[in-house]
Parts: sequence; structure tokens; C-alpha cells
Amino acid sequence: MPELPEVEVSRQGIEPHIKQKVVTEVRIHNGRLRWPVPEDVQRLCGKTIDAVHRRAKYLLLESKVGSAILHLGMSGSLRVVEQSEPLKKHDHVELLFDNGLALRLNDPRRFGAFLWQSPGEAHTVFAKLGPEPLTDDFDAKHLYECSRGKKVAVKQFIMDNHVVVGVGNIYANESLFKAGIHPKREAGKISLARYQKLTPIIKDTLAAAILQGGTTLKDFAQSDGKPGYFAQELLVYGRKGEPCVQCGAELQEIRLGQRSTIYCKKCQR
DNA sequence: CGGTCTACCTGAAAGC
DNA sequence: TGCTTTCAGGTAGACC
Repeated sequence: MPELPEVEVSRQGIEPHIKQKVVTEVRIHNGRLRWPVPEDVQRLCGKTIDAVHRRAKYLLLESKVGSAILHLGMSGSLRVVEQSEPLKKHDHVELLFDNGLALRLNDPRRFGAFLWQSPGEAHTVFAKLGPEPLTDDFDAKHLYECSRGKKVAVKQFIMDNHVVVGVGNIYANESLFKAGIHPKREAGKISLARYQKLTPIIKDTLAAAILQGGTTLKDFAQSDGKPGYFAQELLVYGRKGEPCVQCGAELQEIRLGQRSTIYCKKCQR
């Protein structure tokens, strides 16, 4: 399940293979993703990829005539392979390059997206997004001020893209545990001091995951490269019923907004 | 407008 | 064993 670190790792993984390369062909094997893949993406043919950027969990493959916007959804992954490599099941969209390589979007559940944005335009998916978590625009003051008057649980609050982007279920669980904050606590009733503890923890958790992922990038261009999933030291996520690493109490599971939420009832208040 | 809920998907795992 | 059900979850949009 790609969260922001996985998306950033994917960006770093594909960039050296496709930057400054010319797209020779766009092949849409199955255009029925979250939204139909627009014909506009064919405009990339014959154009050079000038840059590969990330905003939230979206990747932008930028050219002079516009940008392809990619989202990995729940189950998506990107691979760079030789064009002769046989397609795998669920390889839905493919960009061929003048260096003999192909970028393939594989997405079994098809929650992902492959969209188009003309120069100077901002696609609607980018409207109303909160700050990037790893920039200075995201700080404790922002969380504190955004949360005043909000009754929503703090876990759902930090997962809200309007508040801050890129904090998915796994990292929300992990960050709240490390900060000692109960996931159900009302966002609007949490002190500035507690947000001052939480904010750097979110940043550190995401940054550490990106660094770990970076070490697995070597094989990105190989057919069996498996970017997106890397060894991550998870303290609570997926550990329901196991003992808390801090106090030994049995980790609890509740559901918040239909999402699995794991926490320690002793360490998180 | 804030808050909550749902649809979109497939495959793995659990349940029967 | 094999069929059926549940669950996983990011995000936009519907809904009250």
C-alpha cells in the first residue's frame, strides 16, 4: 500500500531512467483506472521528460507540452524494464523511451490514476491539498490552528489531505504511538505542546522510511525489482494483540473511519 | 460548511 | 476441499 515514502522512493527510482529521455510511444493496455486514462496522454509521444516531481502521493512526469499525473492508489507500483520484457498481469499503462526502456504502471485493484495536465494548469486533484509534511510549511502551529474547533479524532485529522498530505493509515498509527497520543482524542482539544511533539515525529517517521527505501533502489530497472515495499520497523501497525514494545501491554484495535487503528491503551492518552 | 459515509477494485485470507 | 465472505485502503464526491 503505497504511502508517501513509497511514492517518493518510486520517484527517485524511475527518475534516472526516464529524465531527459524521449517518449517514443504510450501504450494503454487497460484505461479503466480510477478515472478513464485520457487520450491527452498521447501528447507525450516524441517529447522529452524534463523532470519527475512529486506532490502529495501524485507523481508528475513533466514535458514541454504538459505533464502525466500518476497515482499508485492502493495496490499500484511502477517498474522500469527492458521493452522486450513480457507484460505482467495488471500492467495497465506503459511509456516506451528512446533508450530501450519502458515504464510500466501495474495496479491490480485499479485505484490508481494516470491523468493529464496542460502547462500552466493545475489539475483538480491538486486543489485544496494541505502542505507537504517534509517542508517547513508543515509545523505544529499549522496543526494546532487547523484543528481548533474540530471534533474529529486526531488520527483522522492527520490523515486528512486538506490538513497535511501524505500521512496514510500506517504512518498515522505509528506516529501517534511514538507521540503517546490516543488516536481517538479530539483533534481540537489537543494542546500546542502535544502537536509540537507529534509534528517532528511525523516528519522523522516519513523521512526514515524514504531513506530505508532508497537503499532498495539499486535494482529498480530490473524485471524482478519490487519497489514500493521495503523493510519498515513498525511498532504498532499490523501488531494487534502483540505486546507493546514500550510497556508490554496488549495492543488494541479499534476502527476509525472504517480504518484499522492499532494503539497501546497504556502509552497513548 | 463540517462531518460522515460510500464507491471504486482485486486478491489474499478467513470463515463455513 | 471448495465455495463464500470479509478485509485491505486512498481519495473524490455524495449526502445530511
